[in-house]
Amino acid sequence: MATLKDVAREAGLSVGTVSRVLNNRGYISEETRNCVQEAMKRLHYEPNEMARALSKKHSTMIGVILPSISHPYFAKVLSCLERAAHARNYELLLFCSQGKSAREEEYVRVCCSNRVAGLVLCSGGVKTGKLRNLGFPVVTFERFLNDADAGVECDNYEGGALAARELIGAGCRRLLCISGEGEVSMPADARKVGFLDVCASHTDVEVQVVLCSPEHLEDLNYYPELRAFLDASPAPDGIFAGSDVIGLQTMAELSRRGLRVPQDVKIVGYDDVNLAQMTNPQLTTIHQPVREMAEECISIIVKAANNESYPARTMFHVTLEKRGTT
Amino acid sequence: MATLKDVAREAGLSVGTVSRVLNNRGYISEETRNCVQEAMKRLHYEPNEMARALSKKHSTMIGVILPSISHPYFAKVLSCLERAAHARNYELLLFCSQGKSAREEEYVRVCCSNRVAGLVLCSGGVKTGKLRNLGFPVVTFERFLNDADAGVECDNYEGGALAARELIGAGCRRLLCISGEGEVSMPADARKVGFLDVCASHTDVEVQVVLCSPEHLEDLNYYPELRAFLDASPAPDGIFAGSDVIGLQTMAELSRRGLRVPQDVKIVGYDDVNLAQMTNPQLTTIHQPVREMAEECISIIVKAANNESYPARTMFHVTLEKRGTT
DNA sequence: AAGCCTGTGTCAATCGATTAACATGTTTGA
DNA sequence: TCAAACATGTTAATCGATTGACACAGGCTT
Repeated sequence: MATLKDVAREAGLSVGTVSRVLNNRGYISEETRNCVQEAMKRLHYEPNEMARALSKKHSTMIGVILPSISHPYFAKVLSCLERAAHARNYELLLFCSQGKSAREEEYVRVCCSNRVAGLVLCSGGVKTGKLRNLGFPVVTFERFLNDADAGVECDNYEGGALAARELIGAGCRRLLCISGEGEVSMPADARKVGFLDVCASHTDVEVQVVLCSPEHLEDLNYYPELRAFLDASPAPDGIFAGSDVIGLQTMAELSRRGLRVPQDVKIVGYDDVNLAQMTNPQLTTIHQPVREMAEECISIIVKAANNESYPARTMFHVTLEKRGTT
Repeated sequence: MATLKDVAREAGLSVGTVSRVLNNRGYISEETRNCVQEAMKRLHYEPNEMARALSKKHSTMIGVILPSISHPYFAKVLSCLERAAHARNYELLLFCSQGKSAREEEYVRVCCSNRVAGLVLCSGGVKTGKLRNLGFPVVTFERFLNDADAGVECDNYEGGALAARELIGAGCRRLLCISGEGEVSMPADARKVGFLDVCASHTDVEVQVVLCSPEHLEDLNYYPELRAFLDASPAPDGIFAGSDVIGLQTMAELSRRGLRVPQDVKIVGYDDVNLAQMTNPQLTTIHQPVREMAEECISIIVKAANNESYPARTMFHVTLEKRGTT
């Protein structure tokens, strides 16, 4: 592997000058710039980012901690983060906590060791006090922690409310809200509360709530809770699912029981992930502007790296994507 | 941030000794080891991995290049890679090529710059010659490149054959094979060939083939090709889909056209991702041992880092997961 | 008593960049 | 024409570890 020194020798220049070209500092003539760049090509020079990171006290990597990767929602989040990061020449260092706070804390330490430029935290339960003075900004995605440096969220309360209005507006009166218990910790809560608040304002509407184990973020199997509920209670005529995954499984289970969607039961999902469009009927769902949220996260970290100020809390709107299940 | 030197001072020892503890080299007494570890705790010391990587000529990061992240198959692959890597104390540096070879090559260079311990390449078209002498091993996932140092695959030919036997055995005679064109470049091809070979051995079986644009790996929308085919031809009675995503969309589209699965048309998917179980009926599919394959990839890179020898080519079996669509 | 093993220290080089201080020219333009 | 501005070089310190050479002391063998 060629080094800066090799390039300097090859180009007949000093390391100082070559470094100037590399970092766009000070005065350089076009001629010299070209000369250096050609020397780099000839030697197949690739700057050693480790050495660079050591000098400047941080790398160009951004840590990302997710509770799960194969869950379609987080896969979408990750995909958007990747795109946003690479557009600004940052790389992603990926961690999956499986929702375990011990793992989260370990990964925060690993990020520390790697002197990341920042950390996007999509996972729930890092203990208070563990996120301060890390030497890089921590941005939470879809949640807010006092302990973090910034939070990027969307209006989950409004999402729940939209879902309730949609179902009630379509004539549903016996509603079910089924979601992961603390699925994404706080956000799911807000969804539920928004949903229930709107329901409460309609005196002729009944609501039941089913909370599913957070473990299902990993195994993605909500059928047990779903079946238990449907076995024990008369079928609702409107269901708000806390995620599209839950929504799809609900559709499948209703179909097995001979219930038709949307004629007998209407469903609203949450997240608007790609599988919401892979069934017949397609799933009506609450859309989060995940791409914009991801870009905001990365943007915040880049701003922090440049010593610019950034918003401590950003909230995006959600919208209802009406499809075939309502 | 505390440094090694700080720890040494705090513990009243020399940097040499502290480094010995950190790297388990030479002679250290239990007493000293504890003393050092306590000093580290007191100072909240986190070793600077950048400095370490600079000294030892490589980091503990493993690069991963995928064509897409939100595609459920690659999300699953990534999830397994993450787990396997962290089990061995490696981190994942993530890149998404979107199937563009220019991006792939750029990301290979970035991996170079970051002196990764190895690279897992799940994406298709790096030009010959670009993968040699990088200073770290390149392992291809689900494909074989002469240029790479190792390949981990599964028997896609057999997968296609299994699908054909399943459909034909269930009585289907007018078959359709619909898959991404070079969906994952070579692998999809082998699937198709395996499928067609078995079909060809049955004189009473007709087969048609629809190839979809590789762009759909990103947008996951195979409906246009699907509709075009179903509009133009009489419906087949058995369909082999090159991925579960295609399989699900096929089911949805058939359902829209009033065709019943599995009564009128039977379907076999590929990949066995979680969404294969989120519909009614659940999708019969070809299962790849993705977890084992991912572990093998990581294992190869770890072996290479320890100067142990490793297999140049590993192939796993696939199995048919019979569910409700056949 | 000689030699080995254990445990620690000192010192200095090295990994491959960045960066500041300072020197030395050559252009320019007001 | 004289001071800026431009262009490059030299030198050396620094980032935070790793590592090898070498020294020195006790404690154990044999």
